[in-house]
Amino acid sequence: MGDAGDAWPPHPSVRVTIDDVARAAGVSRQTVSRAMNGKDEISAVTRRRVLATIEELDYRPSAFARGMRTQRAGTLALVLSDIANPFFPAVARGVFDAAAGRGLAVVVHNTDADAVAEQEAARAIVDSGAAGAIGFFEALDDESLVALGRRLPLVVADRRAPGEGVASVISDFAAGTRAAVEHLYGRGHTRLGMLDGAVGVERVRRDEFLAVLTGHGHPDPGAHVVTGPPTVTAGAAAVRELLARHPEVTGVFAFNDLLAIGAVRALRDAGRRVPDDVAVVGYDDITMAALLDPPLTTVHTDKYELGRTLVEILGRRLDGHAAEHRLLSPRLVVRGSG
Amino acid sequence: MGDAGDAWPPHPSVRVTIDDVARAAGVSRQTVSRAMNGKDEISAVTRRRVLATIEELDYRPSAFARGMRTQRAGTLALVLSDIANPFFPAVARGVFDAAAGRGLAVVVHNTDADAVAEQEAARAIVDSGAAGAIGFFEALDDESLVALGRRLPLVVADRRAPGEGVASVISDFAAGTRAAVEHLYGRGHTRLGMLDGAVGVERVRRDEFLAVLTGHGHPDPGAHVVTGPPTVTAGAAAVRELLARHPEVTGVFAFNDLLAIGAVRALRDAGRRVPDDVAVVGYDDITMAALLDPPLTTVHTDKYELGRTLVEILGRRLDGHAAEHRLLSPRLVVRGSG
DNA sequence: AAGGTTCCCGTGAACGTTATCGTAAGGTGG
DNA sequence: CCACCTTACGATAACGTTCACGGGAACCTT
Repeated sequence: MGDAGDAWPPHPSVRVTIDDVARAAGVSRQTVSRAMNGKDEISAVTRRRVLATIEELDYRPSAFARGMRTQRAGTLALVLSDIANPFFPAVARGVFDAAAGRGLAVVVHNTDADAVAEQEAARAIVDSGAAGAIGFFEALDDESLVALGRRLPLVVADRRAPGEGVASVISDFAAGTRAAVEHLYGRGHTRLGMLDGAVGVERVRRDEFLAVLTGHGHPDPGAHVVTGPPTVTAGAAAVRELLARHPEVTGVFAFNDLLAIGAVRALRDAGRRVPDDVAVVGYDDITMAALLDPPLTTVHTDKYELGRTLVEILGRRLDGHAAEHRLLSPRLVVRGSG
Repeated sequence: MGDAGDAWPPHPSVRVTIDDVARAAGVSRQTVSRAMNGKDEISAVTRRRVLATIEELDYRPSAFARGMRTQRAGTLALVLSDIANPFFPAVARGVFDAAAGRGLAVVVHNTDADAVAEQEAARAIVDSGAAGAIGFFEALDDESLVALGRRLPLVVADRRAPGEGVASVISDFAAGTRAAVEHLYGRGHTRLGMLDGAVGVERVRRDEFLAVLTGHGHPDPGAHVVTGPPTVTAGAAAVRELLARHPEVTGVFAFNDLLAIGAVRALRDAGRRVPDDVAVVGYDDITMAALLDPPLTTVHTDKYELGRTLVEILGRRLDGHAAEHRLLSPRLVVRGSG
C-alpha cells in the first residue's frame, strides 16, 4: 500500500498533445484545432489528413485545457430533489439518453428540495463551467434562477419560467389535476380530500384541486387538504389524518403516486375498501402504480419523454436559439383504485 | 433570439482570479494556493487572512486551471446499466450523499450493460480526468477494468475484483441465494426453477442456485433455469416458459425483484395462486417489493449503504491506501409470496 | 559568533488548448 | 500589370492554477 498523498496514476502515462498531432501531420497546432473542431479556414484535404493522424495517434484533447480557453465543459448539470423518488429515475434516463446523443456527460445534483442545497448546486454548476443545466428546482427563488440563467443556458422543469432567458418544460398539472378530480366526481364522489406533497413551489395541483372543488360548490375545500412530504409513509399518515378530520370523505386525490400508495395501504389497514369505500387517484404513474393491488388510478406523465424534451430544449438554447417554453400534456389512466 | 454561435454568457462577467486575491491580501499567488489547499509552509495568521480575503472577494478557483495542473477534476464517475431499474436509484442516492460529503460531483454513465457503451464510458471517464470511478460493469472484460484502474482509483461493484489495484464491494450473492433457495426447500418446495437475468458477468446467483439444487439431489437443475433481461415483462414471459417446460415446479427463485414481480403477475393471470400453488422469491428488496400483493419474499440488500460504502472505499483509495475488498451481507426477508 | 535548521514566502515555468492577428499564395477585375 | 480580395495556414499570446525552486529571516547549536 502506498502512503497518503501518492501521485496518481502509479506510473503516469505520457499524454498525446495537440502538438504531437501537429508534428506528425506536418501542420501547426492551430490547424489541428481547426480540423477537429469543424471550423473553416482549412482545406478539405488537410482536414482529412489531420483527422487521420488524430485517429492514428489516439489523440484525445484535454478537457481541462479546452475548458481553460473556452470556459465551458462538455458537461450538463441535472438538478433534482431525490433520485430515489421513482419519478426521477425515469426522467433521468431520458436525460442521459438524449445527452449522450449530444456527446454531453451528465452530472447529477441531489438537493432534497432544500433551498440551501439548491443554491449550492447552482453555485457548483457555475463553477464547473457546465455547458448547460436542467433543473427541478423546488425551493430556490426566481431571482436566483434568473441569475443562474445568465451564467449558462438553463431549462427549468415542472416550474414556470422564472424570468427572461430561462427556458421551461412543464407538465400541465392543472389539466391533469382537473381530469383526476372530475373523474372522482364522475364516479359519484362529492366529498373529496387531497394529500399534498408540498415540497416546494409547485402549487398548481393544490390550487387546481381547490378550484375544481369550489366550482362544484364544495363548502370548504381548503380544510380538506393535508400536507406532508411526498412519500409512502407520509401518505399513510396523511390519509389517516384526513379521514379523522373528515370521515365523510370518499375520494382522495394525491399529489403523487407515493402518497397515493401510502393512502391505499393505510385505508386497507383501517378496514376500508378501495375503491368501494374510498377511491384514490394518484399522480405521475410511476412504474409501480400499475403493479399494485388494486392498480392505481393515476395521472400519467411521460417521464422519459420529459427528460428527452428537456435536453432537446437545452440543446437548442446551446445552439443559440431563444429560450423556449413547452407544455406537456398528461392523461388520466383509470385503473382499480378509483 | 440570438444567432447560432453566440458567445455565452450574453454579458461575460469578469472572473476573480488567484492573483486578485493575492493582491488584495498582499501576498503571492503561491501563498493563496497554499492557504486554500490546506498545505503547510504557511503561517496560521497568513492563512486566516488569505481565507478571509477569499471569502470577501467570493473567489472561486477555476476547475479548469486546477485540472490543467493536477490532471484531476473534483469529479467522481458512476457507471451503471440502467438508472430506471429501481435497484440503482437507491444505490445512486447513497453515492450522491457520500460524494457530497467529500465535495465531489457525480457524473453518471448509463450503459445498458452493453460492452461497447461500458468501454466508451471508461474512455470518457479517463478523458474527463475524474478523481475516481465507481462501476457496475456488467459486460466489460477484466483486462479493460484493470487498465482503467491503472488510470484512476476504481471500485467495482457487485463483481469480483478484476485484478491488482482495483477495489471491490460485493454483495454476498452466494449467501443470499442460499438463504432464498433453502427457504423454499424449508417450505416444502422441492421442484424449483430459476429466472435468471443474465445481463452480464454476474453468475453467482445462478451458480449457487444450481449448487444448492445439486446438493439436494435435484435431477437436472440446469434445465430449470430460464434466462432473459431483468425486467418485469421478461419475468412474466420467463415464468410462463418455465412452467410450460416443467409444470411440476412449485417454487421459483428470481435473479431480481423485477423478474419476480413479473412472475407473480403471470402466475396469477394463469390462475395459479401465489404462494399456495407456486412460491416466488426475488432478490434486492426494492421499495416496491413490500407494497405488492402478495408482498414479495426477497433477499434484502442495503442499497443505500452499498452506495455509501462504494464511495468510502474509493475515498480511502484516493487518500493513498491500497485497494480494499468488502463483502456486504444480504438477508432474506420472508413476506407473502413464498 | 559562525554555521546549520526551520519556517515562511515569492518567482518563474509549465500544463494544453483556442483566439487573434499576420501573411504568403493564388485568383480577379479593370 | 497593378491593386485588391480570398483562401489556407502559422506564430504568438493568453486562459488560471500548482510545482519546483530559491531565498531571507529567525531560531538553535556548539
